[in-house]
Amino acid sequence: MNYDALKLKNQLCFPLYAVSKEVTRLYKPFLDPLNLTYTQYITMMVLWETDGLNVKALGEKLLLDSGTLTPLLKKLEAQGLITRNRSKDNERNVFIHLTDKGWNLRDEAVKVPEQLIRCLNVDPKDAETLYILLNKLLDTGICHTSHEE
Amino acid sequence: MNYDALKLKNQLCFPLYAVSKEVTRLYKPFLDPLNLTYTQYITMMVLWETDGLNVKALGEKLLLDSGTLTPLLKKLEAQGLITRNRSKDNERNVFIHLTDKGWNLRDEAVKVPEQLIRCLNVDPKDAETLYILLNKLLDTGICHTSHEE
DNA sequence: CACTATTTAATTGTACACAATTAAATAGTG
DNA sequence: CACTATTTAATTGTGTACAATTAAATAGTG
Repeated sequence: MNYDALKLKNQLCFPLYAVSKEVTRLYKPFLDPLNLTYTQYITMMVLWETDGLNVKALGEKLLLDSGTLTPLLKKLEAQGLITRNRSKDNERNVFIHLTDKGWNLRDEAVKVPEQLIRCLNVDPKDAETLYILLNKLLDTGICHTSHEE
Repeated sequence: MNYDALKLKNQLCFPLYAVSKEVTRLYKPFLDPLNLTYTQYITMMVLWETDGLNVKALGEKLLLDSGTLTPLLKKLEAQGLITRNRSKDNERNVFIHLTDKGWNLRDEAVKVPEQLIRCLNVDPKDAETLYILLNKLLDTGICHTSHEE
């Protein structure tokens, strides 16, 4: 039998997985001074853009579920960056709001993307192509249900 | 101040992170019958290609360290797919060898890549471009030390 | 209105992922 | 050879990820 399909070099998914991990690691020295992990950082990014989301809406934007978000949000709350309040209108919803400290952190965080780009040795044209292809995959390429026929 | 650099939509790294996670999730239904997680699967792939590596060499191919690999390899050993033997030549090295059961699993695993491609709705040309760009990043784009100047 | 179905967040359990440390073995050096 | 430095795997501790379940609240329906 021909096992070439199983060679690591022939996989698309392995470099995807590996690059993603390595890039996340690259963020660490820039995020450590902000006391944020990468996942906490992108969570704050969503809130800086749209404050006052509930856990479900946050999860839809980040593609994370409550099993990941609940403990993460508790840590951000413990740091005094956000508040978590169960809605009185509908007690199923927990709404997340930035505190003053959370808003202020934005001025530090705004430097991070450029710091990272400088660290990531990538041709701008390649970055643009990657951006387009990855978002195309996110929008239409990843079917959650095709195996359940 | 202009905070556009902090918008999730303007990030390259977020879709990278999100696509990687989603694709790993896509593998699950195809790997469950083999009793493998995604990380265990790519570890077996390396061994099917090059049996008898030590933990360090495995880690270099997979970009994983012993903190991840040691418990993972113990699970593969517990399943009877591999053996872990400390070398007598140099007792620092632990060499990993496939068992018969480990080799036999290859015939099941060989179906997985095609199953996944069918599930992943991606234009072959796009896949090719992604493959090239991601490997280019892996080879030259990710500097571990540039922030320590 | 009673009852079922759905929604939402939290919890539980398993499995990475990685930094930092540890411990043992080996290599290198004067 | 003695001693230090390096190498290798394992361990420890923290933080995701996610499937599956739970529990409470709310929506939908006859």
